[in-house]
Amino acid sequence: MNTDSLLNYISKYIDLTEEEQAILLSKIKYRKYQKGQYILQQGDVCKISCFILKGCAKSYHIDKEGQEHIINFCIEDWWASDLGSLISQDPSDFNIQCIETTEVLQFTYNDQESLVNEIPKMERLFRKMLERALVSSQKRIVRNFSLTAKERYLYFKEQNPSIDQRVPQYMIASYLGMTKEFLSKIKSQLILDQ
Amino acid sequence: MNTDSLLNYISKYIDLTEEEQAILLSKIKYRKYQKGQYILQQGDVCKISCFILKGCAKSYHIDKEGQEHIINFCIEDWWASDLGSLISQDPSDFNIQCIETTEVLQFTYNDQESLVNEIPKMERLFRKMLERALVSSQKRIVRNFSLTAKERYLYFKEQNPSIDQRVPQYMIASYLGMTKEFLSKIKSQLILDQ
DNA sequence: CGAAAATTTGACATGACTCAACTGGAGTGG
DNA sequence: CCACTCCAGTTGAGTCATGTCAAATTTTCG
Repeated sequence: MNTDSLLNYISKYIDLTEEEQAILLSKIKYRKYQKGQYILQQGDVCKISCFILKGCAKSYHIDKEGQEHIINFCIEDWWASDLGSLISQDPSDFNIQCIETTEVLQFTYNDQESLVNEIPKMERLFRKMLERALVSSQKRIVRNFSLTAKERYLYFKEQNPSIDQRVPQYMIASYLGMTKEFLSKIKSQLILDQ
Repeated sequence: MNTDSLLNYISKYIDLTEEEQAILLSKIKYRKYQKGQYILQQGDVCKISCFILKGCAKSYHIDKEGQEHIINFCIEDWWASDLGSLISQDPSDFNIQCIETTEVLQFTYNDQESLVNEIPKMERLFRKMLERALVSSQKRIVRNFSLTAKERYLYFKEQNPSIDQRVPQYMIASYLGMTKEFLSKIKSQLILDQ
């Protein structure tokens, strides 16, 4: 299994010795999901965190009307997990489904917690990761309130050109909090604007 | 200065020895803000984290139209800070303004970082705090997409009855992403419903 | 008491949604 | 290689939730 991209990712935050790397890798399991498979289903308790080596998944919530709301796209060098369920061990409100064939490295929650005990430095890694995730989540809330649907799409496209290309349009609409029809109208509008 | 509530708050996450508590407290400064004063202003770099002993502040962003968007209300036992600016040391996009006379305990960012070096356990505290904050931020995004304005208000009121009473209605409207006029209409509607 | 701030109310405007029909590819199988 | 289906995307008509603006009312507080 190819662990380089995980080690490389981690090295941006903290330095691990050879032995520490070995401990880390001993707790990790490689897994390949086919397109359409679920990493997590709403109602199940989340037991693992997945580092994406290759592929793409969507994490989303289904509301009482049956409407799907995408929280995040998880691509290479990101983590797929439901943190809420992971830390509380309550049933999850989210699904995580692969929208491409996806290869991941996964830890269980227990292994992750014992990892931070064996290598306290890891605590810092997770703290730094969480800091960034929280900042971007807060900024997204502000954008959702202060921008129109069109502005939100333009911002998304600018920030995530690769995801915009890679993912079906109706999922992007869901991520941005609008209907697929409306996003389609925005796009045809944008073509006229040029 | 009264540090009990901070120590009590921390003890929910980690256990500190007497010496560790002393180190922590040595880095802390008490400060009292009058109603209307700013803890942080948009454009300034955020240098401190404030633990609220007493009072209430709002953190908010002002968009290009001059519209105010409230990210959070910070009350007793919460933290007021702009994490994004704090970790990047870039100018902040947010204001934090006291809406009551507010007493806080504050650390500088440097003291906070040296604290985690002296007391590695503190890393865990911050990790756990961030985990919870991220989970609730993500859930808020989903609610904003899947609930109507009325449902969002009812949820808010149920979860935060004390804030609902304590804070002017137009600020709650801003926090919930609707206009003050519309929230007013929702409330009169709710009275008729009974 | 008086002024400023917050809230309410109503008429009207609009951004975004719903629904339904249509288009156009990408398989799939005969 | 054509016909068929399936899925994503497009388009248009009508509707609805929420916003805008402006005036009236109530509350707060010096």
